[in-house]
Amino acid sequence: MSSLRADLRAAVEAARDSAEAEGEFRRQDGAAWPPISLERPGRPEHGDYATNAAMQLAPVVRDSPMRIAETLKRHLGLPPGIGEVSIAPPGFLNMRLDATWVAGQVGAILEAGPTFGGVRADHPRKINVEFVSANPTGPLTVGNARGAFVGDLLCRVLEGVGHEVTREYYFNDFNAQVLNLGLSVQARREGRPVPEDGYHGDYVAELAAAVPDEIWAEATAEGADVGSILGRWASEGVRAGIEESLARLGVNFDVWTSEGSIHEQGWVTRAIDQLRAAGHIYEADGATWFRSTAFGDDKDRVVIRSNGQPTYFASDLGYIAQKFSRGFEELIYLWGEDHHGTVARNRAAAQALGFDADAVQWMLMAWVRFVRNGVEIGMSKRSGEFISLDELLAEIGPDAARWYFGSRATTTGIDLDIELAKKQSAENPVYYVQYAHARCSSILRRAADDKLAPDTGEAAQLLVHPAEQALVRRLLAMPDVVADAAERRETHELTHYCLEVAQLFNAFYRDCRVLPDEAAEIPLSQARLTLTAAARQVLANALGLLGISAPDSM
RNA sequence: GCGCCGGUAGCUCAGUGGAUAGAGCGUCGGCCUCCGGAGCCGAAGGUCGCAGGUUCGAAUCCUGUCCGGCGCGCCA
Repeated sequence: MSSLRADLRAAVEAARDSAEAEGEFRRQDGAAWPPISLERPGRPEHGDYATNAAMQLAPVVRDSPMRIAETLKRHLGLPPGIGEVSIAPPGFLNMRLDATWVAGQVGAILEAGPTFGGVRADHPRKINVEFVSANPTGPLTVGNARGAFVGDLLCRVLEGVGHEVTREYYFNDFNAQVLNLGLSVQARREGRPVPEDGYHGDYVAELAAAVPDEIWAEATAEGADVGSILGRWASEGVRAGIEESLARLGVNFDVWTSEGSIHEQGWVTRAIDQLRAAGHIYEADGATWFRSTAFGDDKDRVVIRSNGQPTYFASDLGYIAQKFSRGFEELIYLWGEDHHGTVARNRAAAQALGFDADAVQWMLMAWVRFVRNGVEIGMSKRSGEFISLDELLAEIGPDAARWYFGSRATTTGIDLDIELAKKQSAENPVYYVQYAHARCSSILRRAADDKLAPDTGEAAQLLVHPAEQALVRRLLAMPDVVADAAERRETHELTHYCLEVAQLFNAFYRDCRVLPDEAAEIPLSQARLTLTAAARQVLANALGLLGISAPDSM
């Protein structure tokens, strides 16, 4: 499926080149052409698409925007679908779709079916997206919810434009936190108070009660490392619980990678050896350092502590190499913004290890502050004071939760009043969109009862009503919305698009009677049924990308 | 102190340097002879934190400043 906007951009570029070839545009020496941008004007009288190319070109060809616009218009070979091009001061080129062409596209949407809205990426890539990656020392909190939803949504959108995506969860299975978890379980089991820096949540008591006899015997044997043994057992149980929670959200990871496995498979030592051979490693103060400042970091980083233990960052080194070895062309890390301080050293590592740093992207998600009745709720697994993801879901449901987190830019901090969220979940716009979808389904059901079916043929030409036209035009924009989301790695525009389509459908429903009152209305009715089916398809596809259900009745 | 991210309607948030700054929720006022009223129509509500600058044009870019979040470990 091609994108109309991409075709228009190409047409404007061609007009520019044609004008230059005929000597009407004379570029300043060595000046590059500015990129052509196409936008959707805010006002209907400005058409369906507009470009500011003439203004952008003005300093390059040294002419007035209005004259440049005239020249561009003269050279413009329009793709099918554009009915009219006009010029507006100070030099906008406004393009309007041809109504007949628009009406005819409804059939094309239906024929594309579930694939409508996807655009084939210019270069499909094998992409690894790592997200959530919360350490398995306690259940997922609502704080982890954003990462889970946003990460999964990003994956769906990348898949939607043809990339091959692997969802990956990275977890820690042998550090001090896991040890503390083990000691906390032990304390609970023995009826002693949990250590000060241990884990105090109720789930620890549940774990303690569930320790199998053979594990307990092994852990408490003479000379055994109680904390490690219990910690490993407990963290695997917690990890499995996390996997179940995520599955309930519809977030399913393809690969679970433990930090321990990266070490066991030798990735860390090999990476450090490679860096040493390249001269990026030195010893100081008894520790082993990576000269990350040579690659733009603000200080060098320890990889092996003076006590011989590798740092967490050492694992990062090995993990990057491990990921690339698996054939990924692009790595995306979706991290909480509290990790932004570690981005520079990781980028340095990727470069120093010989990888294309541009092939690795670190996305930082702003924090979610949780508030109950105006008081902030801490999200500390250690103190046991947190709201679990499962609790949130039980209150507001996965569709509303996905919509809530999916409709915000990742850089925007969110203040979520948990009580307000519960109250407002009933008013969540997601239901408005789902309702529109159900309404489409209902109309199509009734039509089928009357032996009426959509007609993608000539009848579609009857769709000339403003409400019909506005709806089709918006439906046709879905490939552009999806392509933008994939390219910018920001997916929240999808929810706005869903709302717009639902609103336009409701306006169409209000103004245009779909089912016929008498036989003479049947051709128009069939055309409107086709539009209804197309709207339903687009809503289903967009909701599908969001991971939200599209009910036929509610 | 230094760095990163924010500050837009009562609230929660959109807004790739463009044309008269938007949506949802909330508030107020209307609409059920009619395909789903979880709907529709209308209204009120804004010094885009503040001050300079760049530009034909700034919520958007630059500088400064105030406020908030986060980060600056041989923690993860």
